[in-house]
Amino acid sequence: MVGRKSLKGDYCPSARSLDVIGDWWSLLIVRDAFDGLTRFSEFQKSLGIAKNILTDRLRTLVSRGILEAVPTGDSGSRVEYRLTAVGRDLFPVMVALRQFGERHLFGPGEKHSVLVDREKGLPVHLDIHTQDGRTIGPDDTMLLKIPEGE
Amino acid sequence: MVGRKSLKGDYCPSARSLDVIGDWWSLLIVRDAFDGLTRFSEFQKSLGIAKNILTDRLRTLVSRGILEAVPTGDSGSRVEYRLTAVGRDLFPVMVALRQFGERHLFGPGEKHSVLVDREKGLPVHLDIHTQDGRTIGPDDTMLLKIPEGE
DNA sequence: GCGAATTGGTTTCGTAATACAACCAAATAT
DNA sequence: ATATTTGGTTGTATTACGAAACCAATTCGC
Repeated sequence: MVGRKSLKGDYCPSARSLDVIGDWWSLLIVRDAFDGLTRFSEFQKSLGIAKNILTDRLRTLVSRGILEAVPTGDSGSRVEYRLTAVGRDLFPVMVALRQFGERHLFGPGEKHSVLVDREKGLPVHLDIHTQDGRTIGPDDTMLLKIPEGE
Repeated sequence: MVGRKSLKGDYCPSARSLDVIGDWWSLLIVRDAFDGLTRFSEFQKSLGIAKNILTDRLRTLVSRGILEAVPTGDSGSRVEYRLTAVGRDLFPVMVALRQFGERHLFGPGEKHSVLVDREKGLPVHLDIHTQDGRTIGPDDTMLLKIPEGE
């Protein structure tokens, strides 16, 4: 292996995103971060991830600007891992994954957690629409590629 | 290694989704499928993926119900890989990834492809909102967990 | 203040996942 | 009929990952 292929130079924004958060653990860590976890041990306990791998992923996510390592108050030597503004912009990705899972990956009677509006307690919705408000699906869209020679 | 951890039993829908499409190549294949690619060689050329890995991923995606292998007309022995209805439900995930990439992973002057409304040619939007139409962000939501003992 | 436990890792080692290249049979093109 | 493309399979090498042991610094219990 010459190393996992990098998509940094791809013209497709989805590909670049996958380059940043497309590995097995990163998005799960981000999910837990959205869920309020901040400490090394919390992530480790929640995910059951090997500690060396967690160390690596946290560092990578920090270096990519998704998380930041904030020195924690008591003595300053321990850190809390918090989502940056950039990291919080992954929210739609998390919601989209959740929505897909809810629809297709649970049995009829099977329970799952639900993301709700904090104010009213009602489930949150996601949709894709045009600028004039029409909700659209994959068949209603097309990809405008960047001309090759540029 | 005892094998990569499975999230099938996780109560969190996002985790289950990652279990299905969370590996390095699967979502890229799905992206290409949304982009209209159907043949083994097309995926292979587009992604630069090793052929044995592609074989494995296509099979897995078919077994998971994301793609279907449709015998192609000419002789029936070759197949085309097409998104199923379930696979097409990954559209919001792709759009969310795209949106994140566009915002954070491109330099100021750097060009990227754009997903547009086929009818009007205008960029599509994604947002997350409550049932009564208010657009909300991560801080406005909470996770309703399933009670442990059930 | 002292010992014990917790936190946040690092190191070592074995295994699984992945890449790369060579090969191949069937289908298709010329 | 021959050449090329398609859609793989089968090695082999390398890398990523998981498990467990270990460790220094902090925090907790008393």
